[in-house]
Amino acid sequence: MENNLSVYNTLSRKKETFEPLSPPHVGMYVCGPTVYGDPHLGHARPAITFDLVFRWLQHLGYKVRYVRNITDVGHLENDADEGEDKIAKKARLEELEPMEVVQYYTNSYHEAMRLLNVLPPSIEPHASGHIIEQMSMIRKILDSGYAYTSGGSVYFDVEKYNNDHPYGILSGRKVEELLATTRELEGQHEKKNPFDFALWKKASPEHIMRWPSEWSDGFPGWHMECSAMGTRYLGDHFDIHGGGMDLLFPHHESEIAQSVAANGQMPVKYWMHNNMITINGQKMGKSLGNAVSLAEFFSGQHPLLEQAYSPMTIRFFMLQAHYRSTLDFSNEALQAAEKGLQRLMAAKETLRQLAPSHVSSFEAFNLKEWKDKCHEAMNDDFNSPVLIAHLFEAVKLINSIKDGKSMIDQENLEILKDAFFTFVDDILGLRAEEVASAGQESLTGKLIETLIGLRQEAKLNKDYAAADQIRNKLAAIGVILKDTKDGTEFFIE
RNA sequence: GGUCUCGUGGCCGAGUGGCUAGGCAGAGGUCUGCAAAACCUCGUACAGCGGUUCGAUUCCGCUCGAGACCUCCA
Repeated sequence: MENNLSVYNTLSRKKETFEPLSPPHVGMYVCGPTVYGDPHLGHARPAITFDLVFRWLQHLGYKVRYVRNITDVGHLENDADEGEDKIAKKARLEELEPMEVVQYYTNSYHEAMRLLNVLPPSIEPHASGHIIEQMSMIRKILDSGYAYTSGGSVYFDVEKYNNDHPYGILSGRKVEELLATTRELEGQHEKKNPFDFALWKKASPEHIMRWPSEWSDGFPGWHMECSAMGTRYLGDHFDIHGGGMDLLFPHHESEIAQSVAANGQMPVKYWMHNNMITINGQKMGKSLGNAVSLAEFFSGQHPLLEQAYSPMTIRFFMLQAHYRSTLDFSNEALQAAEKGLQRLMAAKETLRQLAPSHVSSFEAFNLKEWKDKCHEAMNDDFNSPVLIAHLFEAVKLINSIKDGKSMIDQENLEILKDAFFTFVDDILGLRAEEVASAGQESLTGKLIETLIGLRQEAKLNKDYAAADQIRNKLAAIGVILKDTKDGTEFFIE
């Protein structure tokens, strides 16, 4: 297995050659959604980013165990004493059981992922199902001396940890600076230092989601779940940990501290972070009120949207930018992506039907080199936009062969088909849209075929007025006709 | 305020110390009854000001501008 994969590691701020800890196995953990709201465009970015990573690693022959969690407990509303978690709050508002809320939004997340053609992870653990693992990890941290109890809660002792290990190794922060910049919040009196974070929180009386523990009836702090579940399924030291850049600090920084304190070693070899989606240049976020849900994108029902955008358009739009760049949303950009995707998918269909000639007529375009360039693009820190640029070079070639302006022999056609289908379908995960096609056999299909036949007759009689009338009237009800050299095709908008 | 990132042609978006990214839009052409599609040709972009260099969009400094994190967030 030849391997020239380089991965940008946030820990070193450099691209590094990817060398798994125990090949051919790769362990990858990615922070999943907090299921207390409809999945929005922001959720799609990390899901698609690490789907691409997952697919490429598998393509290279690695046996990947991909763990992506469901956060269904433990995220505090804020870091103060009220300690109300998001799931519980939502449950109270809607008068539902917390787990009913969790199930509802987990389902809608899964449905959105399915539509976006995001492969399911190998394991999708729930935080609420791993309270025991979290408690035992807290116990280990207490035993190692890097945590203290206070008022029924357990806090991580950042200052003490920082004397022995660098706190800030991932995010580049310094404890002294944190001290200067941390805000004075209410209810900090339980902590030794304001930057200490909770490992276990004692639940207030109105708090619904709670578990008994040796410290109090309460719930785990919001960095614990990823540390505990990552360790549980991937071990004390695994290959890749991914997530959004916004999680870099304090979430991932604290995960490192927790793992080092509990297990005595750095938990992760490669930290990968996808960048944010912006909307009008501003970060898209639920709290900013500018988050557009994926369902709204698919239906077009949102004031910011000029039209509906299909799941594959969204996916292609994201893959056209590198995962470490911010990506600015706009109708214009999405419409451009939609058209580009249509051209790519049309070429795929054309390629499927292409017949070989005895010779190839293109010297300048070496298909083996082209295939290698596609491969190199992905090996260069998963550079999907460069891969897509290469694929469009092939689109031109495919179309010119179809038009009879170029010829391709059997051997080259095999190379082209194999590589094009592999990269478009398997790596980028772009598939034909799920459209309710009329089909040749349905009554609708037969009716349209009949009208096409009538129009054909009109054309033969040079009655173009009648021919155009049929085409225009069909277009008015969403049936688009396209004349090709092999006859008339139709598709339904 | 602290830490950090970014500023590329009409829009989106790669990349590089000297050699065409790509997509969308636009202009011209070929093809077609027309339309659509497709193909060909076309834009010499890299915030500003200095510096390093034979040469910088790419390295360094400053200025301006935008954004992220420091607080729940993918």
